[in-house]
Amino acid sequence: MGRAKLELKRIENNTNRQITYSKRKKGLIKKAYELSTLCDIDLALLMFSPSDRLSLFSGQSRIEDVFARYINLPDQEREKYVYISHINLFDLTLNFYYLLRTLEQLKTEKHMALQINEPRPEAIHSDVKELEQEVCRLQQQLQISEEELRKFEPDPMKFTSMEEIEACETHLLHTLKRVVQRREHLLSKSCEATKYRTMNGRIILNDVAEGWGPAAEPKQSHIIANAAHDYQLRSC
Amino acid sequence: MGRAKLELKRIENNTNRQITYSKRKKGLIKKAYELSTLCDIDLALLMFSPSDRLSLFSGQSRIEDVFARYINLPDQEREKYVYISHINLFDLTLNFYYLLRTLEQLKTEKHMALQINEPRPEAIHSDVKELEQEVCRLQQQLQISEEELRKFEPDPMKFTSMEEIEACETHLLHTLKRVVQRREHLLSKSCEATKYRTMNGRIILNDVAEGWGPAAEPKQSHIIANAAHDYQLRSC
DNA sequence: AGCTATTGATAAGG
DNA sequence: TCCTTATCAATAGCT
Repeated sequence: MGRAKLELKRIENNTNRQITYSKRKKGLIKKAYELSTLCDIDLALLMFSPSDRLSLFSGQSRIEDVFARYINLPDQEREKYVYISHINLFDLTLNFYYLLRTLEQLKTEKHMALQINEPRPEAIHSDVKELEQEVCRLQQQLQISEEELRKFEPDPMKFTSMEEIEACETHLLHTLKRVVQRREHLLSKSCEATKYRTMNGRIILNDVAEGWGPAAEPKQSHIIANAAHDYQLRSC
Repeated sequence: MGRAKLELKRIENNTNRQITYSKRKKGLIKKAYELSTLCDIDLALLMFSPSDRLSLFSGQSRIEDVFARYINLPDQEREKYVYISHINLFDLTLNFYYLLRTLEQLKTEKHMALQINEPRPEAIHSDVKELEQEVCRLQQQLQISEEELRKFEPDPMKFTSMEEIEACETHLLHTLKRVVQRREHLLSKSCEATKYRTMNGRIILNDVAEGWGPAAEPKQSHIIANAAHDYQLRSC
């Protein structure tokens, strides 16, 4: 939306990123509010701005309750639905090791193949060529991959559908179960922090955002979002 | 949006509510993903469907913590790491899986070649032909899978000599090792960063509890990480 | 699940 | 920051 299509990557210009954040944060909160209202669901949304300020929205239930609900899910249930973004440090590290081992192995095999070929130069000449071809191809593939890895293409998210990405995510998730444990550990910590705050009896409310949405809702909608102001004025 | 304006209240019809939930949930997750990616922010989104199923999205995560630690570094240094830590986790992961598959396949080819070569030197000639055919076939398969997996990638490089290939292999290994080290570095930093944030978070939360209004928003250092990966989302 | 008519969101520019 | 507007995106109602 907008005058021009925006590339799906980090906006490098600080000002533009901040502006986009403000706008989209407002839009996202609005959408979240609408979804929670229309469909009568528990919803929690947390955002940390580029300048490290927190914005959060929760519909129907308080955000603490949504978290609690999440935390109280059986572990298996949670694992089933939760996809986390930070799994990939582990993921990538493990895979890099795997890749390195594989490469070393192939190197060894290549040398073995060449040694075998030496004693019988003529008969195996074509075979050598064959093996060399293989090696060439292998190296070519590796080179290509290296290019990809080094390149850090400005347009890495060329995927056109969420489904594609989700499928890959699923694949990743199945591969690394350790990470899930780590994640849960971190999440439980997060929950503790939330509880702590709640116990202080102070819900953090932005005076502007407080009036966001139906103020008379039996269940509360808490928003901390500076940008919600103008939207509210225009739409309500 | 849509044929008609929808009233902002709970949709009473169960079917419509479920449909709307599915559609809007997808849209909301997409928006959340875009926001976290474009603005390089940490973001979490939790939803419980009308049928109590959980959907969760989190963009940028632990990696943000890592990034936060680099905020104190000189800008140039920081940019370097930032660039590495976001955007491309997904890209890297995808490529790794592809690469792994390719490697396994080539490894198998090589073993086949060796087994064929060792037993009967005299029969090698015909075997080699078979092998070459097999290799061609596999190569085609590789290219096909490559196309499927990496539609977004540039054309492969071509080699003309073994020396080039050897150099590339060395280079590749070097690069990979370097990346692994980087990953590990980030990983360890991430752990530290998590601890750091936990402490910092408590202090900040206290401050918030004491205060009121926008100025009391928790100030945390979160930045992003990759989208790709992080573009984690889960739909039920 | 698809398909449009509509409304909504928003990137640029002031 | 706030407003306007040209454009692109999301989606409500149907099939």
